[in-house]
Amino acid sequence: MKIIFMGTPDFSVGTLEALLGAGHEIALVVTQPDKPRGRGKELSPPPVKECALKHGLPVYQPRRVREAECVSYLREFAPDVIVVVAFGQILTREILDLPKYCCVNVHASLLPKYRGAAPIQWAVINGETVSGVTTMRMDEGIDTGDMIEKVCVELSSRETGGSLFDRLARTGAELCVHTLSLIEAGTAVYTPQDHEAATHTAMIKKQMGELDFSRSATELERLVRGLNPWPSAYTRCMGKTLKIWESRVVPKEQLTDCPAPDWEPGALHLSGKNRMLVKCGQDWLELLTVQLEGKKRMDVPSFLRGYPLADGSYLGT
RNA sequence: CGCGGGGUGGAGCAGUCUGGAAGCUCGUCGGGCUCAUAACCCGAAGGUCGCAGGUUCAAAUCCUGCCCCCGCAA
Repeated sequence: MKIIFMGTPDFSVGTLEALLGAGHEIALVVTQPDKPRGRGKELSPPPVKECALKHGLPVYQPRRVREAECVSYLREFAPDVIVVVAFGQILTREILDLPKYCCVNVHASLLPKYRGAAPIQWAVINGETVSGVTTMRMDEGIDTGDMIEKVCVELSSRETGGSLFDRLARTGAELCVHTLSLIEAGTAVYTPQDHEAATHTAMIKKQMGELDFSRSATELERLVRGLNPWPSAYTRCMGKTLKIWESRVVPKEQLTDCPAPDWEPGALHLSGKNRMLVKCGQDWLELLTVQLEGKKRMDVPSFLRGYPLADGSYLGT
C-alpha cells in the first residue's frame, strides 16, 4: 500500500522499518522539526528522520500539520493509509479523511485503558501485570478511535519503562503490519471502545521521579522501574542528586538488624557496610544501583567504597 | 560558544587551591585464625596519575590544546 508515515521518537522507528520490510511504499515520512538536544544544545533530527534518511525516504517536517498548505501537500501523495505512531501532533478532520482507507494509529496500551502520552511508564508505575498494544482507526479524539487489533504483553516483576518500551515497540511494529494487511484485504473489524472504561495518563514530568519516602516501598520500587531509563527516579544525597536505577522492596519483617526503630522515612541504614536500605512509609527500599550527579552509575557496594555514608543519615535533603 | 561535575593499580574514591616520596576503602594472590564465613589478622603483586606540548631544579598538582565519560537543561 501507499503510506504516509507520521512519527517522531524511537518508539516509531520500529514500525517504520517494519512497514518497509513488508514491502509497502512509504511515500512520505512526516516528523517533528529538528530540535536542540543534548549537551551543547545542538540542533538534531528526531529518530524517525534519521531512519527515513537512512532508507532514502522523503521527509516532511511541518511545524503544524493542521495548517492548510500542509494538508494540501499531504493530499498530493494520495495515500492509501496514514500510519501514525507517537507523532506528537494532533490531526484534524481534514487529514483523517485524506487517505483512501483511514489513519491507523499504534498505541502502546490495551485501549481504552491508558489513553494519552505515557502509557508505557504508567503501566509499570501502577504495577500492571499485563499491558499491550492496540491499533485503531483514528478519529478526532485522543486515542478514542475504533480498535482494530490488540496484542497483550505480560509484565515481569522487573519490568522497566525502557524494557517495556522496547517490547511494545517491536510488538506494535508487527501488529501494525498485520493490521494493514487486514485493511487492505477488507477484513478489518472496527470495534468501538468502551469509553466508560477509559483511563488517561498524565505526561511524565521529571519532578515525578523525586522519591517521597513517606510512600510505601512497593510504590517507590515501581516508580523506580517505571521511570527507568528516563527520566529516572532520584533523591538527594550529600547535597547532590542521586539517581536510583535499581532497587527492591525489603519487607519490615526481613530487616532484622535495624538499629533504631524510631527513624523517620528517608533514614538510611547501611547493613553490612555494603547495603543501602531506606526507611519508607511502609517497609524498606533497598538501593541496588545508583548514580551520583556527574558520575557514572554503579552498584551500591562500589558507591559506598568511595562515599562512606553514616548509618542513620537521611536521604532527600 | 547553554550551565556544571569527572577521567589516579582490577572497582569506587582522596590528593590538585598552598608543585617536592602513589594514599584510602575494597578486590586479587599467598599465609594465619576459625566448625565455618562475604568476618578478623599478617604479607605480596599490580599504576605511562586520559593524551600531547609548555613552565620548573622538580608536575597527579601550574599553563595551553585535544580526546573520552557523566549530571542539569532541552
